[in-house]
Amino acid sequence: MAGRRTDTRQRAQRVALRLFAEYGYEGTSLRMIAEGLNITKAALYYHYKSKEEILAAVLSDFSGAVADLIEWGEQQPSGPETQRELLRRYGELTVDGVTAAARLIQVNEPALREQPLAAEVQAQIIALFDLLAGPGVLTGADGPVAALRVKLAISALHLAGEEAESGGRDVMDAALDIACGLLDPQWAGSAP
Amino acid sequence: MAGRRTDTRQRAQRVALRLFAEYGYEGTSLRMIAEGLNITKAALYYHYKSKEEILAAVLSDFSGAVADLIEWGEQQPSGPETQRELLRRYGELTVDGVTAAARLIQVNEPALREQPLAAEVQAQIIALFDLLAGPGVLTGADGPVAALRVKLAISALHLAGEEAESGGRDVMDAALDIACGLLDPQWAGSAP
DNA sequence: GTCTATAGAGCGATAGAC
DNA sequence: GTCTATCGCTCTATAGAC
Repeated sequence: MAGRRTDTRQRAQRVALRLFAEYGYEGTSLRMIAEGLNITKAALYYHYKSKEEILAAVLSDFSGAVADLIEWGEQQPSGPETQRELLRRYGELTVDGVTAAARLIQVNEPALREQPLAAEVQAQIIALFDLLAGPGVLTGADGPVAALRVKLAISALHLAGEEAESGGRDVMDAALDIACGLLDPQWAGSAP
Repeated sequence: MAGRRTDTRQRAQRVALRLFAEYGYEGTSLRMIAEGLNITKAALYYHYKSKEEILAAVLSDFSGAVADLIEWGEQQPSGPETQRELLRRYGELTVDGVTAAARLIQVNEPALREQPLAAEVQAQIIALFDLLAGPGVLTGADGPVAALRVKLAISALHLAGEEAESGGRDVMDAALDIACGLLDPQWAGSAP
């Protein structure tokens, strides 16, 4: 890909991400994506061989970002500080515009069910969960409840990320506190 | 509607709800709904004048259930017990199969953006939020953060509801504890 | 209340010119 | 790298028989 003359692919991914997030995968047509790029939909087929490949490329971007995050996390000593920093960086991701991909995945959007790449992405999410709450959260004895806590922690960052895009960034800080609290084993769920 | 000979409408709503939840509104065709009822899609047009009207009917079911819940809540003394019972009953709703509609709404599914009924449903969700966390949560000074907490509390019940459908009902109890904790002003978000 | 048949539009995708 | 034109398909929705 080095030495390419145009940035159409890159722009297409940005446009597609935004549209997929707003209208869903099935609700987004190639015409809509093409119009956002001021080209025709036929031209899109020079860059991608199918609509599904566009989705795959978008997912791949997200996958890469999370993979980097996990790699960083694995090299840190495990502890509350690393946990918090992992969540903070993940939150930054969602603010930076990867929110949409994250939303696509977290909501378990139907389009992803048949997507080969989805398995890889899901594996990475699980790896992130393991990093956040110890290996085997999703399969352990109190797995369902532990998993619920991690999912909620991630949800907090996603919801705050959407909010933060239209103003107040301090919601993100509050969300980070809530997320850490949800993963804190000392706080069992009921009030002190 | 009293005295109707068949229950096709009722069955159609059940089938549509399940399909909308699994494949999304745009990803669900009338053919799919019709096949689930063992009739042809043309026959659906005897009961509904458009696909959107099917969605409206499904939303209306959900809306009615939440309206009943709110009416009950408003007649109770406000306090932690009522709050908890509100959340518990809402959780029961999502287990009973209204999950899908709830998911549709909470995820802000694109199909709902242009749906007239969506405004009404959204207003009811806001009313529920007010009941849960005091009037004006969504517009107050620390509105964004308070709103985030309520959204997460609801999310906990939705996520647990999906889990509970395939076995372990005690996840629901744990989710209820977490939801109450999230709405507890004493617990500010950070660990003790 | 359900059927067959079909209209009319939009979709994803391809062919081939420039 | 982008275009016009078009194919084949599925979709929502309607008309009219039973």
